[in-house]
Amino acid sequence: MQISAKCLLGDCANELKTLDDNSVDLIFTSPPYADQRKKTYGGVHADKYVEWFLPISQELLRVQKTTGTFVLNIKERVANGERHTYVLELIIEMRKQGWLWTEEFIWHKKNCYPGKWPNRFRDSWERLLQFNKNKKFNMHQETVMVPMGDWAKPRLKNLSKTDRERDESKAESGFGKNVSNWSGRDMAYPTNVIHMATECNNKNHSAAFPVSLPEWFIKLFTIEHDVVLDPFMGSGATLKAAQKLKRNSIGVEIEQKYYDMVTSELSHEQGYLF
Amino acid sequence: MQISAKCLLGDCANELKTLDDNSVDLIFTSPPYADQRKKTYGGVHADKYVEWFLPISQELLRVQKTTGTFVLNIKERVANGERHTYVLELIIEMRKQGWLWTEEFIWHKKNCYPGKWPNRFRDSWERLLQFNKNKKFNMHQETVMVPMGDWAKPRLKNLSKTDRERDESKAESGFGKNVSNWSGRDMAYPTNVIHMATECNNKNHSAAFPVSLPEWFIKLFTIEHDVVLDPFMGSGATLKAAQKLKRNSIGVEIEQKYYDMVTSELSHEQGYLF
DNA sequence: GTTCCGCATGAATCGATAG
DNA sequence: ACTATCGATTCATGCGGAA
Repeated sequence: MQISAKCLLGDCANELKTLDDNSVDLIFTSPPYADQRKKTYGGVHADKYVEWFLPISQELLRVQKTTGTFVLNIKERVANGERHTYVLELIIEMRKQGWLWTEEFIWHKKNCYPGKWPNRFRDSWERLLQFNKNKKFNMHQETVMVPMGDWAKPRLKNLSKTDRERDESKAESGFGKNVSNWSGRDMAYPTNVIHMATECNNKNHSAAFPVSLPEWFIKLFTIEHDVVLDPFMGSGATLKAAQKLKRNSIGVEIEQKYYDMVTSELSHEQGYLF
Repeated sequence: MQISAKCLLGDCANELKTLDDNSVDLIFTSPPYADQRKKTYGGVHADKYVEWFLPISQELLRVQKTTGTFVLNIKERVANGERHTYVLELIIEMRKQGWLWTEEFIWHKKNCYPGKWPNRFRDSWERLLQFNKNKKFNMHQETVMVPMGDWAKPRLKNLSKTDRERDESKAESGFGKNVSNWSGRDMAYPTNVIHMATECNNKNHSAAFPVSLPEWFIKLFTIEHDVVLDPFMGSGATLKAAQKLKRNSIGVEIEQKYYDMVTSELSHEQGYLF
């Protein structure tokens, strides 16, 4: 069966309305952070952030299946020497919409932004908020198991590319072939802290997060041919991960530049573009 | 000069009233977790947690110096399949009291509790919420510096000419670098993610956190002879860390058992007990 | 091929200065 | 007084070219 990757150009507050009720298995997105990225996106003021996001999360609630999951990558900025509270308020307001706040994962960024300030250290983590519509949802924990030694190692070094490939093949072979050989000794379930470096080397298209981040959640919360949605597509990391893992995907992007870039990149791949 | 360690037996909501205004440099504590079940040890119902804590944080605001810091170690429980929102609400309410929410550190517990659930992974992190009374507060960043990563050695061995002068970033991030500033340096400032294992060598008592955790914050936010307060003393990790680092300390504990244990342990040390 | 090494880059934040 | 702009600060990564 063919896998499709559909890109929509426009404001997701409008574009999401064209999607059917209960049609999406996983929403993975990283909305523009308040007042950050002003040059690329509109830049939403921190004090207006919740107000701006709630109509969007309302639509997301509608399009997501009851067995589905919504993973929101977000981090509050500092304003007047304090962490702003809009993310906390957003969680509270989304629960009033009907979302269940199932879990908060931590993305630990080992290569975080440098800098020195008199009153704080560098910020090396972001929130990955997991929301669901129902206490029962699809979760495939075996797909993201990690080699035992990996998390047991005292040194939490990010794996190089070759290391990562080795680990992935190890994991895949473990479940493709003879599960009894592994018997839970060499592999362990991960925790809710995810260690990943940001990819900051790409000149044309710098993504907010590495492809391996959506990949992890797509493996965890969907199976092949499921539908993955990213309402703030950006450079398309979520769609690329979905396509690689044979999931159907939908992305919404407001900037023509990013839309063109992602559609041309994906068209070189196997998928259909609409 | 002698260092004192003072223990108070009783409910901190009352005992804190005996302390002077603006007398404490650092408050480090881990209050009892909320519990769904009634009448277990110190159990406070999750839905009543904020209401229960606010009078205490009000007193803490009074006793803390304006240059001081309050570090609150806390993590919300899971209730009905969801993360409860009392910690989020607590932050919002404490700001209304006058606290500034300066930062949220993550304590990554490397050897977290084992276990497996159908809908979530092991919880391996806790919040360390930093509150202040003022935008200006004491912070001694040099005391907690960490070794630079392995990348530094090859990287800084020979510097190119762009390394020797300020090199403006192209991406309009406003970030320029002068790599030569780093040469001859083997220590870097840490981030806001703290990796520490929990102590599992509990003899009589299981501590909520390892001694090295308060130690880190005591070094960071106080100097010798400053005053450290833990209103939920428990097994006394904060006081032990303070004494080791030659800070005066005050602990409040409601349970006779813990009070006796800590006072007898500390009496073997250098400090005076009142 | 393999290892080594140079180098651009990134959801940042503060204090001072200017409008 | 309040907001906008600007300069200063400083890690870790993966790519690509060199050894």
